[in-house]
Amino acid sequence: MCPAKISESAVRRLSLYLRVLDAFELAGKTTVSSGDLAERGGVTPAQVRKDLSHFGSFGKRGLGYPVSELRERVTEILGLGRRWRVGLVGAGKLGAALFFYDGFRGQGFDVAAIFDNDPDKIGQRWGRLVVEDIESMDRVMRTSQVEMGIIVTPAVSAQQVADRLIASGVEAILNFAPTRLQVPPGITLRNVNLEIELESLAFALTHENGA
Amino acid sequence: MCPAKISESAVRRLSLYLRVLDAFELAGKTTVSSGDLAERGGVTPAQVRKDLSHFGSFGKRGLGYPVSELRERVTEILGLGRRWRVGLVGAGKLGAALFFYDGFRGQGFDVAAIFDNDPDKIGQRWGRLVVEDIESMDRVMRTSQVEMGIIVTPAVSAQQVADRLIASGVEAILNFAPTRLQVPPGITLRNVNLEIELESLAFALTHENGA
DNA sequence: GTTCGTTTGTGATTGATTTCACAAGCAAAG
DNA sequence: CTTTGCTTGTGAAATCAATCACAAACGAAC
Ligand SMILES: NC(=O)c1ccc[n+]([C@@H]2O[C@H](COP(=O)([O-])OP(=O)(O)OC[C@H]3O[C@@H](n4cnc5c(N)ncnc54)[C@H](O)[C@@H]3O)[C@@H](O)[C@H]2O)c1
Ligand SMILES: NC(=O)c1ccc[n+]([C@@H]2O[C@H](COP(=O)([O-])OP(=O)(O)OC[C@H]3O[C@@H](n4cnc5c(N)ncnc54)[C@H](O)[C@@H]3O)[C@@H](O)[C@H]2O)c1
Repeated sequence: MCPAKISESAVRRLSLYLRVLDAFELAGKTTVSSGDLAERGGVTPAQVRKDLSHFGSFGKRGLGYPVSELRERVTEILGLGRRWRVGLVGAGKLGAALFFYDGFRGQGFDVAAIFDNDPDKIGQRWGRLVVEDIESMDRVMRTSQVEMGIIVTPAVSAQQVADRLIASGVEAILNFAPTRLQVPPGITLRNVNLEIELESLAFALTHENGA
Repeated sequence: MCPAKISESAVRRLSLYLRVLDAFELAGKTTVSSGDLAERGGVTPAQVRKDLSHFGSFGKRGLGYPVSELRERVTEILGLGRRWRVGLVGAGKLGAALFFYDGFRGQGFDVAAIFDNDPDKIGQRWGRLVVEDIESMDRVMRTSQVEMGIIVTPAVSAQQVADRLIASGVEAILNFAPTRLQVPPGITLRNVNLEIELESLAFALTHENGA
């Protein structure tokens, strides 16, 4: 009923369902079937039902799921019933794009601190924040109660940045540097590697048989 | 021996091995074992051998794989033995970060055109390129022979941008907009959804039992 | 040339995830 | 109150991916 062992891909699908539910709620629908969710989410109805059933029985047979209530439940399941404080390390091009992106705030994620090690960057005012010296991370992290870290430094610095984040109490890291980070057990790490995405497209184009 | 059906995750691991091979070659090693590759890639030796065996026998028993030759072979397999021309749609914050990032060029990907629909953006000079009107995509795409598209427009425009890209002959799309795109069979689509990444971190932090 | 230590390549096995298929449940209509 | 038409929730089955385990192959040593 509750959480035994949920696969990473099942969690990602929940995020997807949440977005579809938002759209349905906005459109004024009060109930959705697993078929509706599946169609808009690009999965099968059975998959939707199985994913949701891991966390409880939210639907009514013959009717479907109540949109508003299911949205609340999935929000809760994903841990989005609160706001999360994020620390951004690397005040470069990608760091700026992420910081000035509004979408995250809407989902409950607030960038609460920015760090860099370049004297030219340190002290710059970014919106309501000031770029901090990475040397003062420990102090800043504790006062701003940051819980997640995003790494957007060059690959060579990424491991030491990760170590610092962990030392400052961060337990979840999103890494954009194209390098494999080593983290102790208990720390959650996700990598976004755009080079791998492009290479996977190159592979697909190279090996397409039909089409 | 050659390609039957390679799983998406196996392809992504090949990209990983390639990076590890680069490092080994730089370090002057001439041969590597599956164990070496596995350690540096964060997978098991058996996985490495299985992944590679889908495409042929590149190693010598008792010895390992010749670094330089394996690197060439994997490069070839991934379709990276040539350069790829990429079209970027959306000259915004993320588009700029991607365009001015050097890493892609090093892997064989060249941004050959940038498009936007904002009159203020159209005509801007970005490096050696000029931001083009999306209305002239068809013409520009053909003259610059673009093969892949990257979508970094707001979500509401993403589907129509995808349709245009496909109409212009693009068969592979990397989409950063947080929306599920519909593409016909034969078109390869990869999504990068940073909100899902953050939400998956939130889920992990919320449901961590031990630690 | 035989032995020895090592490492590949791969069929068999285990494990995880997805799909199937259907009983159980609900609302609405008669 | 019973029938009808849908849709859920979920074990069982099927599919897909990862791991194991070992024979075959190779170089080096002697
Ligand atoms: N820009 C992109 O589109 C893009 C695409 C794919 C991957 N990436 C990866 O994302 C990362 C950042 O890319 P970018 O384009 O923003 O680079 P960038 O050079 O613009 O920014 C990097 C920033 O990190 C800072 N930095 C360096 N070492 C540091 C340290 N030890 N501690 C704190 N800050 C440090 C630098 O001062 C700089 O401000 C890189 O690893 C890159 O490979 C970027
Ligand atoms: N910036 C980020 O860090 C970030 C993070 C996650 C996701 N995203 C997603 O990436 C996309 C781009 O984000 P951004 O921050 O660069 O936004 P942005 O507003 O800075 O840039 C979007 C650009 O797209 C252009 N555009 C709009 N409609 C268009 C159309 N029909 N054809 C061509 N161009 C069009 C706009 O003129 C603008 O220049 C969005 O979908 C966003 O949700 C961005």
